[in-house]
Amino acid sequence: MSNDLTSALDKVLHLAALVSADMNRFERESGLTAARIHVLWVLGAAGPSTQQSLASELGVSPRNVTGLVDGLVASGHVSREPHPADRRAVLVTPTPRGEATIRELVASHADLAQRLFSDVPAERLAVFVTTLDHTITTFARLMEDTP
Amino acid sequence: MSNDLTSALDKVLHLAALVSADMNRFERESGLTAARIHVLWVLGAAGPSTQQSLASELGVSPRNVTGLVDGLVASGHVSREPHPADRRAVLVTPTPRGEATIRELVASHADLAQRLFSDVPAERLAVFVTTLDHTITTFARLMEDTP
DNA sequence: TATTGTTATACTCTATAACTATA
DNA sequence: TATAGTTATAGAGTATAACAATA
Repeated sequence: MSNDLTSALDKVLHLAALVSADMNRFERESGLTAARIHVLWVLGAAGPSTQQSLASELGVSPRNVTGLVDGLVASGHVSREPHPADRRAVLVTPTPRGEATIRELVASHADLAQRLFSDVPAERLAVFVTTLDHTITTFARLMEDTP
Repeated sequence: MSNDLTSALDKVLHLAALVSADMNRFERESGLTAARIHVLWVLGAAGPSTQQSLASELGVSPRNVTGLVDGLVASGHVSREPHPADRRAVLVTPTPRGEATIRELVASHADLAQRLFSDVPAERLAVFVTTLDHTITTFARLMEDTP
């Protein structure tokens, strides 16, 4: 039935919403907002970055990145360092405090995954991940057709 | 490995992000915003509702609902009807145009689910959904412990 | 001429607090 | 006294467009 398929999608979204709710806890504890945490997350993965590359990675306008970085500078999580090769650009760089927050973020994420999935049998988890991979690939194909 | 578990969680979030991207298409086509679409979605599920119940259902403040409903009234998707039994309250009610948008929303959601999951074998889909159910339940238990 | 980031402007979402009308 | 919704005020995220400095 088409209903089962809709239900599967609903549950994926439900779980994602719950994870988002868990992020709210992190927001309260850190005093950061979701958008700024996202910036730190990207910096953790990519290292010091220009604002242009952050805008591209986050999928927002460069103007928006200016504001997000302003906030993170004010809270002491990042600093704007001169780009060594391009005097127009800056390298948004985590401070020690920012590095600590990024570590907490990564640890919190891994801890959540552990709690959610550690008691799922390996075979079931394999099917679960395979299905997700398939679905994500299918989606990418759909998006190419309808840009 | 803990890495597999984190990867599973990442993929769930990745798929949810892709679905969100698909929602952006709906936003552009309808001229609505995510928050207002969410209001219509709730109205579609619950029928005409007071603003208080919308606030509760959406998890936002009553003041915020005033603004969202103002926008939907301006765009002709809902109207504020008098509550038959309580003169303080209004019943936010979809107009014909709002009803049409809700139908499109439901159809688009079902269509997406169809496209994503229709070629997943029934047994795999069953494991997938079972794992999601387990994880959602696990999460609910975690949230009770840490409110 | 193209790119990086900022200033200018505007809209939406969100919240709390105080207020009005009703229950 | 309590509840439904609005006005008042404020902050954050988002966007486009115009501009500066630099490439």
